[in-house]
Amino acid sequence: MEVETVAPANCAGPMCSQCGMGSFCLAGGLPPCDMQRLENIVGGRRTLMRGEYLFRAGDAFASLFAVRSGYLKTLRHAHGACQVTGFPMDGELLGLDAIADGRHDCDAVALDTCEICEIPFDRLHHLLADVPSLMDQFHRTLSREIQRQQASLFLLGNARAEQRLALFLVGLRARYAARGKPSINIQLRMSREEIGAYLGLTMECVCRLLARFRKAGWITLTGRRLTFIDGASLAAVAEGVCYEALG
Amino acid sequence: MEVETVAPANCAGPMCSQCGMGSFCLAGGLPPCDMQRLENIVGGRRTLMRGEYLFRAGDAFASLFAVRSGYLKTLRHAHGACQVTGFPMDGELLGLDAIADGRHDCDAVALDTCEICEIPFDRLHHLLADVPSLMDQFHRTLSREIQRQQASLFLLGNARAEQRLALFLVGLRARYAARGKPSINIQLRMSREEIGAYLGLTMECVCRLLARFRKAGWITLTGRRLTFIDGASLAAVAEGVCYEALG
DNA sequence: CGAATACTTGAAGGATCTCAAGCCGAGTGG
DNA sequence: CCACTCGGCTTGAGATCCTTCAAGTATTCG
Repeated sequence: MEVETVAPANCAGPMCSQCGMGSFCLAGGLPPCDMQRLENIVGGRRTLMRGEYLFRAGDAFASLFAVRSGYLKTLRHAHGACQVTGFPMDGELLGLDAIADGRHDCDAVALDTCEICEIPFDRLHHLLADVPSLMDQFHRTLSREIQRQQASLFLLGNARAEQRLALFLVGLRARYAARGKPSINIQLRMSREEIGAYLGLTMECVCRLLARFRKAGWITLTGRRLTFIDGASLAAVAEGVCYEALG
Repeated sequence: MEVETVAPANCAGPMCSQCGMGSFCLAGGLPPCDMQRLENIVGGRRTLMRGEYLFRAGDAFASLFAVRSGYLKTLRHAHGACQVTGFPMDGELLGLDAIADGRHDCDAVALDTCEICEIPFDRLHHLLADVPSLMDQFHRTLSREIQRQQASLFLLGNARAEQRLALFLVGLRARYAARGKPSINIQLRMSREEIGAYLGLTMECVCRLLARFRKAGWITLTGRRLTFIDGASLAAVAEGVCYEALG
């Protein structure tokens, strides 16, 4: 296990500039000249197979990781339980929580085959002082991560189970759409149990609610193949309108 | 309302260097020369009275704010509900979530008289590129904020009510202790309702649990005067040991 | 002192969890 | 090709935790 395949090589030229992740990743909004400088420091590309760890809580922190393709989950363990903190996908940056004290404090696991760009933090760090546009983008990324987690806090603190699940589905769809992927029909990469661990619910509860959404005719779901039928009703539940109110 | 008292003036000399918040605030770990440069850009000091807003969700973002003294709460509204996301105190930085899109997305309200240092972000931003030690500290601060919220995510997603409250109390005590304040005996600044809104519980539930902790002889609490008697038992519950197991 | 607000406690109900059993689909070996 | 197995998924029934609603007490503030 823990195979570490470095991609065809660090073929400096066609990387960030051709990645297409632009607006999501660190490269977002950079003028070409700055983009070039970022490309120069990006380390090897790594391929992870389903189930492999990108890093584990406690590992020394040396690099940030950008997801180029594929799907992962991040987990936090404590007191015998485990909280899924996110399902990173294309263009998202992992490891931001490790900057503070030089150790990762969550696990990152591939849910599927992933291509990951490694960004050595010491190099990035030097570059930030030189490239204002990159520093801006880096700060926006950190700030956005804080926002994202505040939204999750709200979800776990205030929403009932059906609202949590609706928010999850609506959010997932939005993330696919924002990347220009087909978003009506989605292949879920995570198990019901992982969804539950993300939403603070049991697997059984997730199942029952999915069944409910299915019976209401809002989605179809066979195995992990999800199709959105009535996005409006789902969005209404996500906004807090009670299920019964929609018939 | 919204009185904005600028302190005696921006008496450049004795600010960050004499603040005592050093290790918590942005000034933490800076060599004296860099500290001086930070001091130069820190804007006025502002005094907030209990109930006043430092900023509200939707306000344009121009400055970060450092708490010099006093206690606040930060709130996030959505879908008719409200989630307390934190209770900032001395040395903590507010507004980090607003960097991404130039607007605050939570409210910050004083729970008590507060002294706040305003740090204009554009100035800070320029300084970061010049002062590596400051940039480091800034990134650590952002990263730590992410960590803090991940801990809250865990709490809301996995802990039972009694564990949540125990974690809250233990954490509060630790924050006082870390600042060298007396931590056995604490004057709470927040209502039971606010504690509930932070922990994802109702006020009634918080009351009942506090009564339980009191009856178990772990704390005393009259009004908002809290005293820790048996920190070990409380810590055990915070770690997930069930209440009954402790007698 | 009176009013308003914060807090406390009880009882009943509901949402979610736990435990348990059965189902389905994918992969395997005969 | 079929039977088998295994993990993931589904559904049911009962228990539990927490909420809701309600009443009452303490505290603060004018």
